[in-house]
Amino acid sequence: MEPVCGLDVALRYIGGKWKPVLLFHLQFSPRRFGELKRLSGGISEKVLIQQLKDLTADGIVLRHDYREVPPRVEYEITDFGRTLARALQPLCEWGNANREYARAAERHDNESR
Amino acid sequence: MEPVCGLDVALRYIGGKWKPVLLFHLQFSPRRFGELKRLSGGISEKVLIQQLKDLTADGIVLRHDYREVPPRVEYEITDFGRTLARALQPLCEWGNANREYARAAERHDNESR
DNA sequence: CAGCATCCTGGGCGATACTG
DNA sequence: CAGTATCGCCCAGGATGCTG
Repeated sequence: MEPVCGLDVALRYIGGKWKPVLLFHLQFSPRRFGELKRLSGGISEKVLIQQLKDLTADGIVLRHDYREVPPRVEYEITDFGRTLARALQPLCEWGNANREYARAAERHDNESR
Repeated sequence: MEPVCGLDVALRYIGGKWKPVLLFHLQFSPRRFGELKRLSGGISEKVLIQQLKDLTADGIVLRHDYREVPPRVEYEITDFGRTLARALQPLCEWGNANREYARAAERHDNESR
């Protein structure tokens, strides 16, 4: 089962449900744990830490533990991660351009049930 | 929980495990059912037809049934679908550019277990 | 060849409670 | 605040067999 296009590779990195969104938020500035939780809207702590670990292990983000009390940890995108975030950009724009269209389709879908 | 970036919208369309890859193949020419199955490498028929239905319902692809016997059905990308495929392009290229890197990381990962 | 009907399983995801 | 520890659901995805 040899690869077809680069998508299979990319999907290994951003496969998780929240990873693309996390990456999006991280590309602007480093974020703290709670900040990411708030920004992502609805992610559980367990899943958040899980996905952040994946991203860290994959060299997409860096974890900075300031060893303070109360705890303060920041997650920062790496240069490598930034290239991935850039590749995600068009998809993000596509979504924005089609947000209303998607809503309309959903409404139509609901009506036809 | 209002939307953050366009990614959430895009993910509703290409959320399925195989959809990005299917879209990739369809962007070049219409494909028959069996052809897609072969090209995608490893997808089951049930899942394939399922994802194709999703894509059809979302206006991403068109289904042409030639009503022949033996059956002949072709799936063709729509103009709308093409815009999505284009938005996927950079991600695809990113994957190609990082294929070897990903392999190396995987090897290193295996060694360290 | 294209596709439906079934049954089944894993693990991704979520909710909650607790700790340093 | 930033996690860890459990528990459990649920369904996307897979395997197999059958039909027009």
